Amino acid sequence: MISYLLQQSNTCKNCSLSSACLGSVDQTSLRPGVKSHRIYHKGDSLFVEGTVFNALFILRSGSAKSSISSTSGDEQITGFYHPGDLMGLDGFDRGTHVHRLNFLETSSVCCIGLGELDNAMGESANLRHKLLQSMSHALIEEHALLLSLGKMTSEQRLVKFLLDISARFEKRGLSGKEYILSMSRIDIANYLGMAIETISRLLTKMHTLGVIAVDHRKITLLDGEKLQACLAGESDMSAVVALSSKANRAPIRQSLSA
Amino acid sequence: MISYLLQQSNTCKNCSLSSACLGSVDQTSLRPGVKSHRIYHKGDSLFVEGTVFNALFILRSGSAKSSISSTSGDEQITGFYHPGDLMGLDGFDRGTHVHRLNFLETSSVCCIGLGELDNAMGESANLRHKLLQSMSHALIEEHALLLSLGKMTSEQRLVKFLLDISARFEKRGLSGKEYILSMSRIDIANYLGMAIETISRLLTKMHTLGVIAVDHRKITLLDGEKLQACLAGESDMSAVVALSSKANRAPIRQSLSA
DNA sequence: CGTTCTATTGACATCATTCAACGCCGGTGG
DNA sequence: CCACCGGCGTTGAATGATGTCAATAGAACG
Repeated sequence: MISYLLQQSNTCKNCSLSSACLGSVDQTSLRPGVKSHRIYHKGDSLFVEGTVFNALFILRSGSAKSSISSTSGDEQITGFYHPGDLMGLDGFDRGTHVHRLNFLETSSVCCIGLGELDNAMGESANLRHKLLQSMSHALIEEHALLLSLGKMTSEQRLVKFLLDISARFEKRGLSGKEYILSMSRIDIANYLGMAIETISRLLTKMHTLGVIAVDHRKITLLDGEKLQACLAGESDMSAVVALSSKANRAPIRQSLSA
Repeated sequence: MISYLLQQSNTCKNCSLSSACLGSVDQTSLRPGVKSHRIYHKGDSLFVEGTVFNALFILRSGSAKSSISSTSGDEQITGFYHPGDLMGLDGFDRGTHVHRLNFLETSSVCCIGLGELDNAMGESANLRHKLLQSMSHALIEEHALLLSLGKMTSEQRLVKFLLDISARFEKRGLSGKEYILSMSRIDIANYLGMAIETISRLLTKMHTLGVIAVDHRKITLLDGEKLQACLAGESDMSAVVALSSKANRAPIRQSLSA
């Protein structure tokens, strides 16, 4: 089931055409480096802790998660990947991967050999910039996520998560208002650092309040403004909804809301 | 007070000799690029959100913090910097800095112009690797910190923080067992995402338990093993200490500890 | 069709924040 | 020299959010 090594069966002709691959890295700079793509299935590992780092990967279709195992043995999910995302950047540090990468569903992956990547970087300043940019971007995202874990309530973290997913769907030209989560509640809870019961409670709460609709893994964002308000404001979703309905009445007769 | 622009008064001759600069980046690859260093004082900004990204920086002496301001206006400290650390990597993403960097005390900084860095990268594969490695390392550290924020108790977070600082001091050849914190409790609380009261309480608790000594900003690690045990184990410091004393008595006479 | 994984819901316990008061220290001005 | 003041740090009491334990039900998979 687990495939540590990449098969180099097909040249990746679809890849240089597919818009999915244009996500994080300029494809034209990479074309000589792109050599292979491969299909993985749910639960498969692309690499694990200690796997030799000899290639970068671009996710073409499907979804994946990366995780790191702490000293005490339990795992922490560090990120989710969607088509167009660059995977495997953690390997630059020590030459072996620090993270483990597992697929959440059947997925297709592009492989960029390290040697070719390096050659290309020596020649193309553009590629250098793109790669550094991509890593810098990941770093900033991390910091933002860190901020969210430290300073936000569980509700805000979950809202942020839903909106992040939404933005990533829209970036790919899909609907950001209605989408299917590719990961389980367990994964979400692990990623956000909360109990799955809390996830469940918050989802039903927001569903009840009418700001989102939840049908198993299908999420529908019904009121983007209230979701944003929950992120920006200091109070919780109930307060936002209450405030909003009051604001709707206010323009008619100020004194009523006193 | 605030100095956005770098002064290019002195060539950085000390820098190529100083061991402090050998921290994250191979100095020999950079020597042609290193042009200037400069002194900053407590509270000064090296760059702020939006500052044009035109150089990387290496901290030679002193200390600094980087922070990001959330949409709601309040700030989140994203990292602390010690001599040898590379600063400003966040600028690669958009060409302007996303973070703000402030000094915690009088500090000396090396500046590496972007243009020269790029030229050097085109020539030196070694430099390319070092830079990518440095960023990958930062990314991994972020993920580890993220893990700590999500899954650990406040006590464990604080212990991890103290041990991290300790490790960084030792890496610089200084004592990791006894050091002066360069940041206030307020900054620590902000960084770890907890209330300053909690920081204070936990420090005194651990002081009382005898695993560390706290004298204002001077920290002394008295029992590294217990600190590590607190990180690895699932219980809190009181339990670790209780367990340890029981283990010490046990070999003598089992029945006594009942 | 049953076993297992995933998800929801309730009751309870607990850790951490919040609010509040106070002491310490360094600076500043009378 | 002393009094005042603001920033930092400590400590106590009360509130609240989130995790834990437990029971149940639905979905997925063979």
